[in-house]
Amino acid sequence: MFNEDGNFTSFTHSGRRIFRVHKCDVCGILTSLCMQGMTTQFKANKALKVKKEVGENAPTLSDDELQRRRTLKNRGYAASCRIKRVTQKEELERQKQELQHEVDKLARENASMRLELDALRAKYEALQCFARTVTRGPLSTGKVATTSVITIIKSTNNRNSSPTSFSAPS
Amino acid sequence: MFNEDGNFTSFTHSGRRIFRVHKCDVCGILTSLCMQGMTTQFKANKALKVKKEVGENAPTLSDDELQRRRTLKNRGYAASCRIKRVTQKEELERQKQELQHEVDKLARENASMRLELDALRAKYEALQCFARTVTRGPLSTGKVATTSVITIIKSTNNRNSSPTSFSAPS
DNA sequence: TTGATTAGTGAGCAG
DNA sequence: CTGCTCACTAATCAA
Repeated sequence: MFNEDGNFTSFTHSGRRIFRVHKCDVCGILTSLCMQGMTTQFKANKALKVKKEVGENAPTLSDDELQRRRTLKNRGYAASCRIKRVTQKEELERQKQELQHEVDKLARENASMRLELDALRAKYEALQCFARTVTRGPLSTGKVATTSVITIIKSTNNRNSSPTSFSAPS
Repeated sequence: MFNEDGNFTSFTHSGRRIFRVHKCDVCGILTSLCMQGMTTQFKANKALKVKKEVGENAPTLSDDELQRRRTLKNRGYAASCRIKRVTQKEELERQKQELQHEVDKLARENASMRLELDALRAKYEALQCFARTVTRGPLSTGKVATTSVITIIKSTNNRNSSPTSFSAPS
């Protein structure tokens, strides 16, 4: 279908309009109105061709022609503007989803680390308990050696010292 | 400034148009075109008034009047549509930022937990080392008691068993 | 029929 | 002057 300007074609697919092709009055070439989707190469070519034809043609154009040209360009600008809008919206949604995935991943990591931490804490406390019984029980030979080992442990563990630090048995 | 319809006013602030007020031909009341911002109460009132006046007035309206009414309504719909668009965009940006904050928070938690885990691991290994020396060294009285304590430790720690399980000394 | 959405249009701003 | 964006309109979709 062509409109009153006779240079626009609408393509439809299963009842929905997909895109439009424009046969430009200025440069004569067919272009999709989606200038956002053009390659930079194509944009440059088009600009070049416009400049050339302006140089060849009569320098004076009627006011009607100028107005028509402006209108046609505006039509393209409006289309670009709309495409930009939806593109930006899609980009926002993409970024949002990406962040959501990152949140999920971090949350999973977090949960598994918390489990690991709890397990290790339990393991540590049990071992601590065991160590206490062992050092309290026999206390026969190496009392001096025992205390020295405890000192080494404390230096490895400056931060986050638990309140239940086991002291050397009396 | 009034347009050709004579019932629109544009307010500007530092050169930018902020909003418009509409004196409705149908119901006669002034309304902001921003229907999204209206309270439900206000919307209902307006709808009511329209219905009432339609009932009071002559039932036949000229085609021009009908067309005009449709045009005015369309103007409002278009405004709502634009407002909805920017509102949705702002909402997307808000959600994006919220997710970003969540990512940051989780990442911080993650990092601190990783530190804690490493510290605890070191602490555990040192204690394990100590326990080994103690159990290997004296081994005088309670050999049976020692093994039984080790069994208890293992049952506390079913999952995530480290390869360096210390066995009872021979 | 009503409300929402789209493409095209002119006004007007910004660079 | 060019490109972009806004408000508006008619056409059309959808419920």
